[in-house]
Amino acid sequence: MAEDPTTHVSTGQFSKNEGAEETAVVIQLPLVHQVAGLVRDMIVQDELQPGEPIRERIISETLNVSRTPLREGLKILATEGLVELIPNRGAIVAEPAPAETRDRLILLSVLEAFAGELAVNFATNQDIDEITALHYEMLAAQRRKNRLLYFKLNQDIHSGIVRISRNSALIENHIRLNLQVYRARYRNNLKSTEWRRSIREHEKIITALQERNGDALSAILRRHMDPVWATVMEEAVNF
Amino acid sequence: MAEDPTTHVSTGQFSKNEGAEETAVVIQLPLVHQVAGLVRDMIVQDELQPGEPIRERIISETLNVSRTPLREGLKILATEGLVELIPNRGAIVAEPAPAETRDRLILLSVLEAFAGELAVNFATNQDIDEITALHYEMLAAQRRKNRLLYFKLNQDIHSGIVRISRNSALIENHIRLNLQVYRARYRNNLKSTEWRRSIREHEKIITALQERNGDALSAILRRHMDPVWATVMEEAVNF
DNA sequence: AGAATAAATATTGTATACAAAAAAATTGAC
DNA sequence: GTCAATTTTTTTGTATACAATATTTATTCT
Repeated sequence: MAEDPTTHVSTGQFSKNEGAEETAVVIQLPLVHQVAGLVRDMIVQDELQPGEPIRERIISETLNVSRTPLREGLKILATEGLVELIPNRGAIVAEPAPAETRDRLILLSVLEAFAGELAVNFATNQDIDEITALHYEMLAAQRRKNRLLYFKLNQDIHSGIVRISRNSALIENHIRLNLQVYRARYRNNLKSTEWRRSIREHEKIITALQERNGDALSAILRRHMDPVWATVMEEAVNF
Repeated sequence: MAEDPTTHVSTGQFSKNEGAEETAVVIQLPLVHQVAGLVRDMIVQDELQPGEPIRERIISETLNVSRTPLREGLKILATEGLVELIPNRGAIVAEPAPAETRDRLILLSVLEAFAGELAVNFATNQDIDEITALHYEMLAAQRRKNRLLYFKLNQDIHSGIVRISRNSALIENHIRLNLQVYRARYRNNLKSTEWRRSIREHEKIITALQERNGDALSAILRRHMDPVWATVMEEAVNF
């Protein structure tokens, strides 16, 4: 693969548009971050499974880049907690212990609860309308039994509330923690019982937001994730 | 410097002990992490100042390593928020806007407040004794007007309470956020008025911990950092 | 002299080469 | 046939080389 330079993602910063017209897209994002993003997606979407070693030569050739930017990207992913670096053995996809995932989910709840407190103060009417709209889209996805779409809209609602908090540090940390527990939340989403409970709580979340009731919103969000980590811990016992 | 290979930090994983006896120390930590740690210290200790570009050749030669591990280390520090990567212009020491520091300090308070809630449940008597001992050491440092020691013991107390929470995600995120606001907290520590207030609140913190009063401990910690970011924002107005 | 432009210099970004370590495969003994 | 030891191969870790970009200096024109 690496023999043919024309198949490279990007040798320099920009596509020189040599030859075909379809390669006209200007790539602004540094190669390291492109690579990190692609590998991050592979991990989150389970194309690379927990515990699986990330062989540098293979991945770098798949992405048509050299090992250098890949290795730099793996350092980013390791700091994000998605990858684990083992000395002289390279990187493996992180395989957090159930207790680790539980701790992260609990912390995530604390962050979202705090975001809820702030959100009721800072939300514009438009903000609330947008969250409400996402809620209805989510209900639609539920009726159509579209679990993936439901899951993504669910995430959008939570991320949306955090964004309304206007606290940049909170937003950043929420994103990272959310990536770390993405798999656990997705797996939980597959349970129908959980699905119904989730809907009910979301109705309360929307109501609290619309009424700008910070205490109520915070309280619901603080406990909203409990069943998720309860499931994680249950599954852990079975092995 | 780089011309003489014998002066390198470590070419491989281990010191081969070739020649002199004093180089017998086995270096276990991967070079990237050593480098990241050294640069992190430089930043936190203000040897590298905010906004200052990190010239790879200069720093790498200073540390007697090649640019490769340094660059990988900078990716780690960028993900930690201590360094900012600018495309085609390398890395500069992060220079967070005052509002960014404020947001981080607020979030740090939220984390510590939650840590307080957990701590009263999980703390052993030994844990509480250790925090209390640190408190007295801190009082001693205050009487001796040793601001640096005071500051470090203050940090140890807060980190100690977080560690008692036994929540690994909480502990990790607290460490990272704390690094990000380290300078702001240190600068604040130089103000005498703040010093006295801090002492008073710490007495309450210790009492609440000893009495295992989670609500009280949480409430104090939630507001303990407010004057720090108030100072940050005040100073920002003056420019 | 001062601004605009062009050449020179330095710095970062990426790829590759080499060294060290780990993993896999082969060989030999029992 | 299985286990152990040794060789081979593969993989990671680090350094260096080269390319692309940015910065500085020099030069020209007004």
